[in-house]
Amino acid sequence: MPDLTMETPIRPLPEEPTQASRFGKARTAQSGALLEDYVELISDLLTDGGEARPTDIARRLGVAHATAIKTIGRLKREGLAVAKPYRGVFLTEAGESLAARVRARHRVVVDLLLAVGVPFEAAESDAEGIEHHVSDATLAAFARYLARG
Amino acid sequence: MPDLTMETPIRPLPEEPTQASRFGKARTAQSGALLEDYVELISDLLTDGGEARPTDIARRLGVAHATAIKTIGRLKREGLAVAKPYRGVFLTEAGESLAARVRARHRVVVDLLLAVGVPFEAAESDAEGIEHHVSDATLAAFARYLARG
DNA sequence: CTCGGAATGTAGCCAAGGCTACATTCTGTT
DNA sequence: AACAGAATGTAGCCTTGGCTACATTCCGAG
Ligand SMILES: [Mn+2]
Ligand SMILES: [Mn+2]
Ligand SMILES: [Mn+2]
Ligand SMILES: [Mn+2]
Repeated sequence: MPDLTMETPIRPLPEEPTQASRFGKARTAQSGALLEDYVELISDLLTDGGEARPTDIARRLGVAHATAIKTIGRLKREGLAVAKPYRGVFLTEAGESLAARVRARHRVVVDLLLAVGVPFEAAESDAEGIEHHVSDATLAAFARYLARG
Repeated sequence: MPDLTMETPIRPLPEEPTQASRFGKARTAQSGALLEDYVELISDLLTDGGEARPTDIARRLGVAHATAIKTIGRLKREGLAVAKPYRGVFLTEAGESLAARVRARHRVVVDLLLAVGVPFEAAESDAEGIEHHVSDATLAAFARYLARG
C-alpha cells in the first residue's frame, strides 16, 4: 500500500479560465447524471422483463417511489420517455438512443477499472458515479487501452 | 475509433439491493463533491499566495461570488473552514486534512488517466468530476497500477 | 363480483446550489 | 482626508432531487 502523501512535485495552479472551465464541465456533466441513470435502468428493465414500472425503478435506485415518479415526469418533459397513468414507462427514440450510449459507456468504464486491477464490486459501484464524468476523448482512450489488452 | 455498440455479451441485471446500494453510494459521493473541491482549492490558494479570498475562489470555480460566499458559510458550519468578515478564508485542521486527501486523490486520478492514454486536458477536466467517485479500494488499485508502471 | 392490499399519483416540505440585485465595507489614489 | 471602485456580504428567487403523508386507482383472491 503505497504512501500517497509523499513526494509531491510542485504542480502549478492552472490558469483561472482553464480551471473555471474544468469545474464548469464537471457541473454540467453532473446535471445530466440522474437522467442518464434513469434511461439506462428503464431500458434494462424493458429488455429484461418487458415493462418498467415506477415502483421497480424506485426500488432499484434506492429512492422513494414518489421521487421516481417525479423524475419520470422530467424524462417526459425532456422528450426521453412516455408514460400513461398506471401503464408503465417507455422510452422514446431519443431515450433509447441515450440509453444505448450510456450503457456502452458504463460497460467500458467498468471494464477499464477491472483491467487496471480494481476489485469487481468497487468497479461496479464507483463506475455508477464515474461514468457520468467520462468525456468522449476519455472514453475513446479507455476503449483503445482495452483493445490493446 | 472502435465501435462501442458491438458485441454486447449479456450482463444480467444486478440484484435489486445490490443495485440500490451502488446508486446510493454514487449519490452519497456526489453530495460531498462540492465541499471537497472548495477545500482543495482554498488550500491551493493559501499555499500559492497566502490568502484565499471569496472573489478568487468564485472566479476559479466559475460561479458568482454570492454562490461562493454561501458555500463558504457551509464550510464553516461543517467545521472545515474559518473566516471573519472581509478577512479571507482559512482551513481548520479538519479542512486541511480533507484537502490533503483530496489533493492526493486528484493527482492519482489524473496520473492514472494519463497512464492509460487519456490526453492531458481531458484527463484534468474529467478528473475534476471522477475524483469524487473513486473509493479507497479503487484509489489503492490506481496507485498500485501506477507503481508497477 | 367484491373488496383489500399493492401500486400509482399528488401535495407539500426541505436543503443544496445556482443566480441577480442591492447594501455595506475596504482600500489605493489622488 | 476623501472618495471611487473593488470586494464582500445579504436578500430573495429558482430548480433539482430527496422525503413523508395522503388520495386514488388497479387487480387478483376469494
Ligand atoms: Mn450512474
Ligand atoms: Mn450506469
Ligand atoms: Mn472535483
Ligand atoms: Mn480536484
